[in-house]
Amino acid sequence: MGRPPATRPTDGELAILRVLWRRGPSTVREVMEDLGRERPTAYTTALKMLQIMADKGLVLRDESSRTHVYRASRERGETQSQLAGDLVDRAFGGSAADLVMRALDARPVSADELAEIRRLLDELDGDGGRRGQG
Amino acid sequence: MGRPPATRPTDGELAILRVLWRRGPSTVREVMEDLGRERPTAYTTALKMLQIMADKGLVLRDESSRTHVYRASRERGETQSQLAGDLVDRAFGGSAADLVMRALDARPVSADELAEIRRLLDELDGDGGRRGQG
DNA sequence: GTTGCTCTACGAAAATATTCGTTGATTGGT
DNA sequence: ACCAATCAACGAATATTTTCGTAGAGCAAC
Repeated sequence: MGRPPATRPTDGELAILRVLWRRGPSTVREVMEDLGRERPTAYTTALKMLQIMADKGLVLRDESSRTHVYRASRERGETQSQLAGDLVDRAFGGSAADLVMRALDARPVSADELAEIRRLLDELDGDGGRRGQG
Repeated sequence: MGRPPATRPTDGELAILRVLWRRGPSTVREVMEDLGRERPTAYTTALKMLQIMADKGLVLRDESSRTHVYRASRERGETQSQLAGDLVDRAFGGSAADLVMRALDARPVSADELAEIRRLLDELDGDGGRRGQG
């Protein structure tokens, strides 16, 4: 089955989600080979993790052919928002602005990206704080 | 002793760091009572975690009086930057800008905070991407 | 149909994180 | 001196996450 994913993905699960986000729907072997670039991983390790993730509802499994095909159950952006919000709560006292500023501080951001962030800030201003596709 | 903290704090460790960040240097009992607001915690649980954290170098221990006093070994902002950068790597393909935009999307940000973020963006622009207190 | 390859399922070992009971030392009150 | 309260240390139980070996089914080539 697949409950709604209540908890945040573990490190290992996130590593697999990264692969699925990059590759799209993939077989166990494909995931395993991709993971192997970072850290050699046994086939059954990748399989087991994908099975667990399917149980948790993090991925969906297409069993229509003998070789099953897995894909992330939620949009990348949705999971990213969850992780960002979660970190805001756990490490930034609930202040998203503090996380934003630390992130800008921690990693280089190109001029183009800065401009894109400004556009988003403008939207949020005009919104008066509303969010979504309004 | 205390090695340089190579790994990111676990959830439990982060919960304790939150307490130390809020309270400043604290005894085991103080930490335990504060943790208890979220989840009842045995005294020895808090003690053990603080001992482990001291071994890892996440906290420093003042043993000058019988009742030891613990404090975070790194500035809050330093740990926050580490966590933000780490999440950028693990979930945002290295793009800090993507994390920023997801964070803004995930949690409400006041107009004052938006203004503050703009000021930081301006600094980064003028900098041509440099960071630090230059 | 037999061989060899690939696949899923399953169980369990290994690694890591969390929890707490027990012990013995120290201290303050009487 | 004695008692009760408090403390750090330690070891171990539990829980969680990660890893992989083994077994048996499906399938293609011969």
